[in-house]
Amino acid sequence: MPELPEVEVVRSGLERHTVGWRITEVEVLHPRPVRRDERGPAGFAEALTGRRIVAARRRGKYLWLPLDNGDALLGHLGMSGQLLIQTPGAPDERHLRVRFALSSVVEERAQRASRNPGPERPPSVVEERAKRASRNPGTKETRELRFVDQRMFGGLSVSAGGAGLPSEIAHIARDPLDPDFDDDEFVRRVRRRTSGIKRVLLDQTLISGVGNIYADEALWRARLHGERPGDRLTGPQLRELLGHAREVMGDALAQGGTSFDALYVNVNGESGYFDRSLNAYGQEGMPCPRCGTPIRRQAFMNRSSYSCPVCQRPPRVRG
DNA sequence: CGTTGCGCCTGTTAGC
DNA sequence: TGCTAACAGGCGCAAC
Repeated sequence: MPELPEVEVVRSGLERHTVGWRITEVEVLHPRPVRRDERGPAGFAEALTGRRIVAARRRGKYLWLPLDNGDALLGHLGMSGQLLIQTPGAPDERHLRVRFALSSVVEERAQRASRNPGPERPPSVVEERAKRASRNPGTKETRELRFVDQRMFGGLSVSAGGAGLPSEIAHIARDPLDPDFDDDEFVRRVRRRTSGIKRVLLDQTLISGVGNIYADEALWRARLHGERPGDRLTGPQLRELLGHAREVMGDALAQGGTSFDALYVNVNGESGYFDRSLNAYGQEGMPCPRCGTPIRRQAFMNRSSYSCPVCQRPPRVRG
């Protein structure tokens, strides 16, 4: 399940492998992933065909690709979504939902590269190929961007005029790793909420990018029970919690951002972080790494919460 | 406006 | 063996 760190890895891969490329064809293989686009599958395809991708941006778990006409291709990976860069002709993935054919003319891309050199790094497979092709001016390269999604909680749509920030996601708050995230504002708003702090952490209008896993991990580190009402927490407690959320997501980002150098950009949510570093999430019955008490699982909004019954004392009922 | 509960999806696994 | 139920959970929305 991709959370913020995984989505950032995908954004970064898209930036590297699709910016500057033109969409020459769009094939919608299943209508559900484009359900948010009012024009339907055909209108979705038409609005994108011929457009050039000019950037790759993210807010919380939403991604968007600004286009050369001011619109944007907006996407969310949901639970199981993947955005893959593929060689044309590669066999269709089992849950392939949308296929974008991309093309790039060699000298156009070389121009861009010289204008914007980017950081030092070893040349990728893609770049090596581009270098070879550049000896034949006018060579057109092709590749595919594929949206693969087993469970189809995710989706894609075209946002009219959404290159800057799509209006569809204007209500999504900044994430805590965003330099413009406003800690004071967050604390003020949380302290007006009577809901449990875990639900507050999952409210994307207050703070984005935090999912069930990182919420449980941040709360464990802060020794707070998820049912503690927001308005019963102090400013310092909330600032500490925010710090833990940053730490836990920053660590995952550092570990997950290993290599998207290959042509095949794949994020399946298993960044490797989960196997090694989880203290609470999914650890039912395992000893709490701090005090040894078995971690317990509780039902929470049709899913699960994991916490230490000793370190994270549940709140008293409001009197 | 804040709060709360739930439906959307499909593949895997546990249990009878 | 074959069936059903539980589970994974981000997000938006309806109802209060």
